[in-house]
This record gives sequence, structure tokens and C-alpha cells, in this order.
Amino acid sequence: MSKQNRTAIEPTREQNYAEWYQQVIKNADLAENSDVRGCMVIKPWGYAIWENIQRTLDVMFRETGHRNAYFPLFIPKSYFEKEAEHVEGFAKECAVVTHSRLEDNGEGGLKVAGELTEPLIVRPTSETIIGASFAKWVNSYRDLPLLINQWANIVRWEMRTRLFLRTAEFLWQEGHTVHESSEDAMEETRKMLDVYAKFAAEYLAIPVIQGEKTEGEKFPGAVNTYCIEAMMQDRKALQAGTSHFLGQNFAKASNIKFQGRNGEFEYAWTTSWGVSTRLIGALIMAHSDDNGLALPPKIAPSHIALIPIFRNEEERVSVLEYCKKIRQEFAGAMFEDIRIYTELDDRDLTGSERNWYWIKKGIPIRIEIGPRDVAANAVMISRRDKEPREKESVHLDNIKAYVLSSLRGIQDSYYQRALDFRQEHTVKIDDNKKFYKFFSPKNEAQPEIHGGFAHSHWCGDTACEEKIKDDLKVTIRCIPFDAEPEEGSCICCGKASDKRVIFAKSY
RNA sequence: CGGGAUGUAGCGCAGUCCGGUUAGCGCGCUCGGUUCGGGACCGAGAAGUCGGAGGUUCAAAUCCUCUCAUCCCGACCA
Repeated sequence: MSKQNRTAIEPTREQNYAEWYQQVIKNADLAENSDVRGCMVIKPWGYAIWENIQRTLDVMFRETGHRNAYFPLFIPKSYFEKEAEHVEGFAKECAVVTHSRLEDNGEGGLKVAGELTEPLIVRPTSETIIGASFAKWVNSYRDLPLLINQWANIVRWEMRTRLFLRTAEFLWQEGHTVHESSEDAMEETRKMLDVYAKFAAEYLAIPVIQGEKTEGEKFPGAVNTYCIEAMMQDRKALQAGTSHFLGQNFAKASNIKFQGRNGEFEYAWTTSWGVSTRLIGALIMAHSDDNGLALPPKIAPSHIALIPIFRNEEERVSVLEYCKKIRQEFAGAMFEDIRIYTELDDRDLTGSERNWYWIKKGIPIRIEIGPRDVAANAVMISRRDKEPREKESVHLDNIKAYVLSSLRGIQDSYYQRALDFRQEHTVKIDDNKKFYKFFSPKNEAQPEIHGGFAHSHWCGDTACEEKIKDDLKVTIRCIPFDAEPEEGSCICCGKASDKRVIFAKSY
């Protein structure tokens, strides 16, 4: 391949999507596998993205009346057993603490000792342990609603893991709320899903579809599960966030009762909702290209890479001085609600090496500064959403305005691209044969990128959902909120259906 | 937990079938120099108990036995 056409990431998306994903993470230095099976080390550039996600969402939670708290990592087995469906859903992927001590084994090593009377489960989610506290906190309707959020790590003992998308331990946020009525709880469930959708669109630049999960896909123990689904560049769906209406299931399990306005005691209505470090996986797969990571400005750890170019000491001094002046220009500057950060990269590497380094890290703006720019009172500016070699000379007087409008432009272009991509690969299918063809790769041995979102009719029978899953590994991602009532027949069995649902392969 | 594969320098690999000096190669790293506006080059250097344990042998990365770990394909999942 010629130098001009060479991509920074190999293989390309087209050649091997799964491997491309790993390489983007590696080249951007976001995270790596640890020696602990299934667990990842999140490196500074990746962790900063998570911190930005946290910072923004935390404000949004606060504005919707929630307060943060923290609950134990360990859940007594007996708590966990209280909600039958919940147990069934999570039992197969729990890490369990059974001992409290290590003793000398007489061979230079250690053995476990001090068996616990009751095993402790490392939380895979916190409904039960938080419920135990809520039972004490809630006594009267005057205590409601109770709106709590927790930022935490959780453990789910997964068989197969992938960085950010599925790891044994991951970071997340779980909201848990208690309400007086079913209506209030439902309103909360939907409100928080809206918060997620808004965050995904405005900050991550990822368009999402809001909808409801089918019986088979919902959260163990929930009455209804709602979700936001996004399309990745391999046209698979990724669940980016969930919100659950728990009815009175967990209130009964944890005995969350209150005395109502009529003086009677009744079980409360609860909700829970969460997003995780998986959002970083979504971010990577939504925007990145064959040259590496691409970060929307509103979530990027840093926004501008300043790349000084010089040949000798004399040039070095004048160029660096000029760079610092430009850096000063952006000190404390804001891009809407986001603080702009700059990176001055004066490492002793060639200009192109430093350029490619920042391209692969996905920084939105690169500013190249050489002796010619110093002489012209200008800089060369490149955008991550344009071609790597494309750059524009901008006069010092206009630099700040230019950068601000570019950041807005990049944020918008990523969103628009993702939206166009999704629309391009979303189809209505009514014919069973066409449906199977749509979800079957031409090359079975090495499947090419294929499929997408199929809006098709479904009769509502779990058996049909199962059959399609078994045949094609395609599942119902959600029943979208905006589905128009429409007469049709089930894509699987042909029975009557009154609306379309979204079928797709998924992560 | 079933099927397949792999463990050799920080990373990627060769060498293993057919045992034989001091275990190599590429990238990266360190030092020195020339470079730097589109993925530089030259020279020097550091770095490995060949996954682990046991065995066969004059001799083991290489053969045998056991063991541990990882990866891929299934079943399960945010």
C-alpha cells in the first residue's frame, strides 16, 4: 500500500472489525487487558473519557433531583435470594466471597481460611442491598420519592470478555428510586431514559432509539425494561443504557413499605437505571475510523494538540514561545459547558509522527506551528473529522473563533454521520426469506459486515423470538416507543401483529 | 463446560516435526549523531531461568508425562 493510502489502524474495519476495535483501543492507549482474567486496566486517556461521562451525567442526575450515596460491595447471599427472577438471572455470573483469612500453608504459600457463616456476593447490581437500606429509610409517603444514585464498580463473571463492552469488573452508575405510586415510578423510569438519550445524542454524538425490551430480554426481576439502542459501524446494535420499572417486586422482596395518605401501609414502587463503561465501547465503535479513535469534543479528554515544528535551536525557541502564546489564548476557555484542554507536544519526534499520534488518540483539533506560521502570525489547523493531510492556515486573530466553530462542527458531523449510517442500514422487511437473507453474510467462513436494523412485525410470542435467535443470532432489540400502530403479520410465524419491532444482531 | 489452537526479550514472531557451540529476527526501548511542514536514517547498546514441575539423554526450547495459563469457535450476558 502506498504511504498516502496507508491507514493508521490495521486491519481496517472492512477487513476485520473485531480486530480493528482492539487496535483502536491499543493505539489510542485507552485500556489494556490485565493479568486478572476478564478484567481491564483503564489507562489515563480512557479513564478521562469516563470521568467526563460521569461529570456530565452527574449534573443531569442532580438536576432531576437525585443525590449520590454509596452502598456495600458485598451482598449477603440471603438478600440476593429474596427476588426469585433476580436470582435466576444473575446466579450464573456471581463472584462469591466465602473466606475471610489467609494462612501459611507450610510450603511457602498461603491457604484460605476462616470460612464465613454466610457467603457474600460481590455485587453484580445493587437492588437488594440498597433495598435493605431503603426499607429503613422509607416509612411514610412523606419520605417519597426517594431518589438515589450510586457510582460504583460491579462484577459479573462473564465467560468471554471484550474491552469496555464486556468485562468481569466494570464501572457504572446505578440509580435507585422509590415512589408512592405506579404512575410516579413509571414516570421516573421514562424520564431517566430520556436523560440517557439526550446525553448520548448531545455529548457522545450517538443517535439512539428508545424502546421497551421484550419479556425475554428484560432485566431479571423488572416489570418493564426500557433501553436506548445504538447502531455500531458493523451494523450491530449496542444497548447503551437501561431503565427499569420494577413495580413492587423489589419492594416486596426488601420489605419497602410506607404508610400512605389514607393511613394504610402499602408496598412502594421502585425503579433502577444504569449506564456503564460500555458507553466508551459505543463511543469507539460509533465514530472511529481506519485512522483510529475519533472523539466528539464534548466528551474528549483534551481538545487541541499543539504540534511545534522546528529544525534548529533558534527556530525551537521562537516556535515554542509562539506555541505558549496560543496555549495561553485557550487557558480557561470554554466550548459551551466544556472546558477546553490543550496538549503541547514538543517531544523530539518528527512532525508527522506526532500528528499521527494525536490522530490515533482522536483529539478533535490539531494545530501545527512552524517557522513559516510564526512569520505569518498564523497556524495550520486540522480537524479529526476531515482527511489527515487536510489543513487550513488561520490567522492568530481568528484562531479562537475558528477553533470554537470547528469543535461545534466536529460534534455535529459525528452525530450526523452516525445518524446517516443508521438510516442507510435500517430497513422495513415483511418477507421471511428477505429477512433471513438480510441477516446472512455472503461469506459464511469469514462473514463480511452485513445486516443492520430490520423493522419487522412480530406477533408477541416468545417462541418466534427464540426461533429467530437460534437461526440467525438476531434478537429483538426493542419495541420502539415511536412505532406506529400498523396491521401486519409476524416475520416468523405469519400471525397477526399490530406494530413493528427492531431486529438486529447485537453486542 | 464441550471442540480447536498457542505459550520463546516490552510487543509480534522464527527455531520444535528430525535433540548438538554462546537461542535468533522485526518493532519498541536506551545512548550518540544527522533529521523534523505528512508515519526518518546511521551507529552503538540493554533486555530471555524458552509458561511451570517431573522424566529420558553425554546433551532438551526441541522427545515423554503431568500441570498452569491464554486465545479462537459454541452455550451465557450491560
